[in-house]
Amino acid sequence: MATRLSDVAARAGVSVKTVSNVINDYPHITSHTRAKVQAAIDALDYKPNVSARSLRKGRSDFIALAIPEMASPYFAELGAAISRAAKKRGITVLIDQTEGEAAAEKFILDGMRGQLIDGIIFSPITTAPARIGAADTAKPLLLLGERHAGGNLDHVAVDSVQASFDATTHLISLGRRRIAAIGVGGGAGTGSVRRRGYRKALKAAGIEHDPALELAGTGYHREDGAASMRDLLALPEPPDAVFCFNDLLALGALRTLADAGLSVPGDVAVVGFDDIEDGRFHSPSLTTISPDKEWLAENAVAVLLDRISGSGEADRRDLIVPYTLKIRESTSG
Amino acid sequence: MATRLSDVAARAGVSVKTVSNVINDYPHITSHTRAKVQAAIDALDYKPNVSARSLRKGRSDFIALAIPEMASPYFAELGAAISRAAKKRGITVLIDQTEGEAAAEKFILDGMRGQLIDGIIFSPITTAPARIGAADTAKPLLLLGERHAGGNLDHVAVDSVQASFDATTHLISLGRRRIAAIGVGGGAGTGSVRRRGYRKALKAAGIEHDPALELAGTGYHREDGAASMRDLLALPEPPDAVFCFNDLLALGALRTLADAGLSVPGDVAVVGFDDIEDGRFHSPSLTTISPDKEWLAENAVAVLLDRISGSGEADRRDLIVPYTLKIRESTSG
DNA sequence: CTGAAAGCGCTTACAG
DNA sequence: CTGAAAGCGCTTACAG
Repeated sequence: MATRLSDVAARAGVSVKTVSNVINDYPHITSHTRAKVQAAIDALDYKPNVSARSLRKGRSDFIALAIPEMASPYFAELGAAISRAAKKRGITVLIDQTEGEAAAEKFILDGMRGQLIDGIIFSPITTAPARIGAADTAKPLLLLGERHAGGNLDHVAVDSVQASFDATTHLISLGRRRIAAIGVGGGAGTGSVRRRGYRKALKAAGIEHDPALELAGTGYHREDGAASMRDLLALPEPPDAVFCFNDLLALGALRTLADAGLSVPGDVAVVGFDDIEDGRFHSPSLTTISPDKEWLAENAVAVLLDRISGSGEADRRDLIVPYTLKIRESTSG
Repeated sequence: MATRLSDVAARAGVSVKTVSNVINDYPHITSHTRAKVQAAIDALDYKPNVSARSLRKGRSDFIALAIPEMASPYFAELGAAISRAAKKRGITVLIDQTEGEAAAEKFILDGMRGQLIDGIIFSPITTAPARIGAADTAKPLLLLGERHAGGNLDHVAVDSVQASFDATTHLISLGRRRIAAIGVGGGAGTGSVRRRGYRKALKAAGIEHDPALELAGTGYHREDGAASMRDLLALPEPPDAVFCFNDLLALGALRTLADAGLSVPGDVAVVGFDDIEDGRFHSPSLTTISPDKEWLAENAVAVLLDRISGSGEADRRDLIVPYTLKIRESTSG
């Protein structure tokens, strides 16, 4: 039998209300009483029952982070940052892997596990934007990733169009003209939004975009990047630069280029997106769009908690994550 | 106001007990009753209150996974596997990052967050083995990583001595004689246990171990491996092979070797430990000890759940994770 | 097979 | 500043 609040009260010789007050740091308690209660808590090694508290208060101080896969470095790094940001505020993060499955994402959108969690930070990949916008969860839901169509949900994301424009423009500034894009088929709008920035940059430079240089691939992993790069090299006129829509794709592309005996950036310059640690240590190190993940984490958590406590603004928040283009060896070897 | 069990009962025209029976799949319910109740659940979009259930049953179907850092690829991959294994059994995993902080690890050992979680899978790194063995948590605790001294806790780990012996022996079989080790100062016994296997292999081959070739470093990340490799190359007589105690160290070492213009494995052969995806795509791809992470995850979850339900054996379980040595380009280019 | 009632351990009006 | 009591939403003996 675990120690209960009433045991502590009995031992300290006060009412349960007083013990509860001490635990929850309510004011107007004499330091003498506080010390007495604290001594009883220590002596009995009392730990509050979270379920009971949560049942009574209707708040658990748990939030969920729903991401496609935690083994993907970008999401792992993001999860670590969000978990840290939440912990600072006394909140525990529960990580849910959707694995991009529609059913798992629907589960999130349906409000997840009943009353246990206070809110959700959700990075969708499969569900159509329209359906996300229509989600009517009992608990606050904050969206990560490309901007969704309509809906009234809080949202935190990089300006992907602008970032992709910058990445492509960097390649153009290097004198490259046959610039490929890998990942145009990416989920949750990522592929199409980043392609928009890519095409915009080409157009601004007076380069016509060549559909043969836009590869969709089947996913956003290293193997997809490697395969797409192989396709590109098989072209009658291969590219002299590649903008990969995430770092994993870029790392896979680099592997294919190494296998083919091509030099980077000499023969082909490569840019990624995400700035995962892997790319910083790779040789050649990877030029990439680096979103400020700490900023993202801090703000996503803050906005969600505002919403949970009801102290947030009534209208939906739309936060743009700052980013920088990190120029490394893969474009300036 | 959320829908309650009693609302469903009222609508279905049955008692709450019956609804509860349906939800919990108890037998002896006519299919007619079941259908009626299910219709009411659907109509009201009822979701059980997890806190209330957990308070009453003393079980939450939540377990915690406490790891040093989720952004580290090995732990990210492990976390993904454990999360999947638990989900199959209807259990949700809550990930806790200790960041190797003693206070955070103490929090785990003290039983964590009261009654909310049913058990803990813990990968310690800072806390001394003796103190871990002495842990007396209210909830079942299963240990990951090097075997701890004494104690009565369930434990799942690779036989690191044997695996390190194999890795080193592989290097010797390649004709290498000046074989360095990076990571001998690793936490939670990892460094010393793997060094034991490394030295054993040298000895078995009649090679005297050279303390100058055993590097401690300050951590197990890429930058530590890169720094250690620089130290090694500065030696009057640099090594012709390196066994790194994890893949991140090896990836860092490869970066330093590339910078130095040395060929791998021509000049220096490199072996890692963990088999993270990064190493498989790196060029050269990384030879490494590959623990079966799926096996580890399945068994860790199964043993912990046995312990939670009390159906496990009384005495402590000590499971050895199968592994293979994956020979890749960094030793056979 | 089903119903009425107690109780899991908290927090919070309501009194004093 | 503190006490006695109700109630959060479930599950589970206990009866029938």
